[in-house]
Amino acid sequence: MPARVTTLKELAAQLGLSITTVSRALAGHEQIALKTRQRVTEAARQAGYVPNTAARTLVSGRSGFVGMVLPIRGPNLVDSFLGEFVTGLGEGLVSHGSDLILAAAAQGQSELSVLRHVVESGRADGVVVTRIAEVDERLSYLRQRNFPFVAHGRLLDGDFAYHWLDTDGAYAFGEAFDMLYDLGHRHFGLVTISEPMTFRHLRQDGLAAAIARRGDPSVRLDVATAPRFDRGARIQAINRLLHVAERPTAIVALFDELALTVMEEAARAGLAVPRDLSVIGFDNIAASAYAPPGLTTFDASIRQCAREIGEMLLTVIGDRPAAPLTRLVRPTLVSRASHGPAPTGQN
Amino acid sequence: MPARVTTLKELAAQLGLSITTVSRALAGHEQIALKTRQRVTEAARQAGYVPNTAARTLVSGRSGFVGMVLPIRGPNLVDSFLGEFVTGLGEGLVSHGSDLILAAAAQGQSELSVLRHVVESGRADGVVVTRIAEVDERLSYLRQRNFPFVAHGRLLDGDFAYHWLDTDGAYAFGEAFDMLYDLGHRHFGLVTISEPMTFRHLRQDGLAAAIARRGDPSVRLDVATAPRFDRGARIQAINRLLHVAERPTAIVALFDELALTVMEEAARAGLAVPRDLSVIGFDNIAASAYAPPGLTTFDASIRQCAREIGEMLLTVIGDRPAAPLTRLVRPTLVSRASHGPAPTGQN
DNA sequence: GGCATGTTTTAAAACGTTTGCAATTTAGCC
DNA sequence: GGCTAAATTGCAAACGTTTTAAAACATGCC
Repeated sequence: MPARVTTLKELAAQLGLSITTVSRALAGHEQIALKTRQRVTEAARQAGYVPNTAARTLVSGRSGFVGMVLPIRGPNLVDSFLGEFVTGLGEGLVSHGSDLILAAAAQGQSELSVLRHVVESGRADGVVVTRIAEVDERLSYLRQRNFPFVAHGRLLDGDFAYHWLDTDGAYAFGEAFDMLYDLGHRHFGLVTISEPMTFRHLRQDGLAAAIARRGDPSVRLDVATAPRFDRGARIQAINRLLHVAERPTAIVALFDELALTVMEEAARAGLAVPRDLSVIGFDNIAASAYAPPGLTTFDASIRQCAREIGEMLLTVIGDRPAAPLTRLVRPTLVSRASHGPAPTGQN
Repeated sequence: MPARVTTLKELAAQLGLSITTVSRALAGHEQIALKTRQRVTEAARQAGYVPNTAARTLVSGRSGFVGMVLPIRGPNLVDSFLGEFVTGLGEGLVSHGSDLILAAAAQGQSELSVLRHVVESGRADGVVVTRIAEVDERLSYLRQRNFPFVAHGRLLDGDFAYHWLDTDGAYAFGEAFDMLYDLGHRHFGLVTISEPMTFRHLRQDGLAAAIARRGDPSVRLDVATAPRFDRGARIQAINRLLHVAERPTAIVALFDELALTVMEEAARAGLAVPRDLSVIGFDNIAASAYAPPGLTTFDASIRQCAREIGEMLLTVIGDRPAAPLTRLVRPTLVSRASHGPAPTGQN
């Protein structure tokens, strides 16, 4: 069995002091004589004393943990920036000495029930919720419990206030449109998903708004919708966009995975990117840099965002701010080689 | 503040029973009358009772958590399969109701000190250690503490027994050699790293062993070593391999990131892959499928391995097996288009 | 030396759970 | 009905910490 860990009682006995005094001395309370504090601190250092988390949590009601439910998708599919996200979150939490709890859902178990368990077992002082759905029962639950959380993403209707950080997808898609419009494109395609996630609306609305702002009636937008995780259906939807008499000259994809598929299908159809077709994605996943000719996309700096989310959550846990903390982060354009001037002539 | 959570005391009061009885009933002890057990279970369900983790940990000495120190690298660099790894780990743990704790190291804090803290604060019942270094103080520490852990990777010298799971890099690199040899290659390059990680030796030794097995004195191997995270130095090292009078016809890279750089540099040097140069990597990161012409590599099925590591660790925590649990996983070849017959003629 | 005042230390309760042991209730039997 | 044995339930301690309230000690002053 593991070597015994030093406890406050042992330390106190060794020093000939009471547990109370040792506890206070380590906490740096002024009321303990300076000499005693130093003596205790030194002894604790030497004994390698580390306070027991469970005991501390029990009495203080604070665990020092932040929870998150692991997004488990298909058997072979993993959220492409989960690694970046947890890294950033960890970085954001460590400054205040908090750690991250990752809870997975068992087969057939709902993400909500895992969340409930994390919250109600007192494992965490707050949670992070990602990938916000149009109707998101996790948020309703957390609100009803009045439990501290920060969402990565937003609900569409502002029917209740909460703390969130989101990437400004609307802005990015507007930018994409403006850039492509200025390059002469008038016929656009949008590849989106059928899953009820809020970000698809935010991005699509951003695109629509940019089109409206321009006020050019000759602009046309075709939308293809595919289920998110069905590669076959995705390819079909994309080809429905590509193989029509009047094909868009520029396709904006909801995120990079879709954009990469668009480029693959374009290549298969004998279309050269960007000569015949411009493609723009969103997320800047690692593969986008390598997929020829290099996907133009938007970087959402997930790691940095996750770090901020961690810091926000610690503020929420500590201060319980009345007004919602919100933060909209502008993604930055990563201009590679998949976009260019609209083709002229016979198209 | 958060809505109050139901406690055992409340439940007991509500049922007119003692805390002891309620606790036992929920634990399913036979000594409690069946009727009582059912009554208690139903009441608990209705009240949404979830036992407090801290209290349970305190008395039982088991936290139900497994710890891991977040590998934080450069400011922009994240372990490329961290997401897969934690997902797999979560899947492996959830079957026994354990969760994962991810602890980050603060700026300038050593990974070892974070590990110590995780262990000594009683946060976790066991830990996972990844990326084993040639001299790894984390393993020495854990052994000395006799704390349950499973390593992803191996030490080179078997000076002490411990539980590990490793990908059989030696096997993969032997396979790569055999395949390339059979395609006519005789002059090989190996791109490796200068960081003292054990896996570089295991893989390189696997390659050397395969060469020795073949017993062909005409086989030649050039080795280029680069620091892992310095892109400039990496490129230089690779070019030292490419720009010599007698250039290797096949390059094996320690892992995909290096292989992708090799392909980029080859392209820049006007070499066609695989016509002029065959390249083989290891890891099968996402970008490898997209980088033209498609990198031939080995898939280590990280997620599955991590799941097994999670299961192993739970066994270790529960049973404290005397004999070390070890598992060597064969990576599978992912044959894409970056390797081919050795060029003939003027080379 | 006694008293007020300020400084330093400690006893004890509390957090929510599990568990060894004892107490109570019930059932079985003569 | 009383006794024993079995079944069922409860008391109280323990886990390691923080914190309230109070005790002990030192100091300064008359």
